[in-house]
Amino acid sequence: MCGRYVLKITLQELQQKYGATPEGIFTIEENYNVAPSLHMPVIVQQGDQRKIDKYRWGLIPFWAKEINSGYSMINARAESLEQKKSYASPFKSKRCVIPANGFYEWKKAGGEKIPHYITQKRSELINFAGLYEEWKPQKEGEAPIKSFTIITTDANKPISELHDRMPAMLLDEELDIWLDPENKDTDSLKDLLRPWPNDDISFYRVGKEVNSARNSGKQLINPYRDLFS
DNA sequence: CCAGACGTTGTT
DNA sequence: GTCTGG
DNA sequence: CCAGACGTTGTT
DNA sequence: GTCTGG
Repeated sequence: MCGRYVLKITLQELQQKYGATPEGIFTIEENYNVAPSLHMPVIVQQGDQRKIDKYRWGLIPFWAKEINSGYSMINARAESLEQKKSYASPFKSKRCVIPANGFYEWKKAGGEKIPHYITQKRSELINFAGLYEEWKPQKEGEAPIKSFTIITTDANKPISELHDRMPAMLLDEELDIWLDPENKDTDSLKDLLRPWPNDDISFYRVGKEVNSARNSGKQLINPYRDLFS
């Protein structure tokens, strides 16, 4: 699954990589411990234009009464997108890509949870497949909130050592197909949400400082060092 | 028909 | 809003 | 995802 | 145990 990730990139680099223009004025700060509820950069397509915007991590269904409705919609299972009421409609027309440099998974060992940092080998920047939604507060005059969720799929071979799920990730050449809001070919869209190739994943253990979302510095991705080795 | 849920993961 | 359960 | 709080009244 | 905050 995917509940924390890393983003260390400038807005300029994002524009260049995705050929996207920012919606409004905002800045991007590098964060080595991105946690749910933060507003993070996403790539969406409007018409034939790619846009960069910041949405909130944790999808809020458009019909929700309250922003904290008790749901935990930070991930969406690829296998059941069309069956789940909260995801069926965004899957049809509100697909997005969440840029990340890597992500964390916790491996259960006995009673312990051991954090690991995972990256792709070939690409410095990962394209998480996601869905977004726009939620309008009931109170008049309050700004709508756009939010997103990261799609998960079966873990590939290396990641299955840590966990049985992993985020769905896209090739650069698949982005046009995924982002096109006019694309209604859900069968081929689902085909994009496969486990990532085994030979393009690497990971290593990191220190427990990442456990607290209050920490966000670059030392969090330093390899774990046993004090007694 | 109306009421109530609408999510994932992990653990039991 | 839309689907499921009663 | 994990960490941390989880409560009220009255007094300083 | 469960919810909120980061």
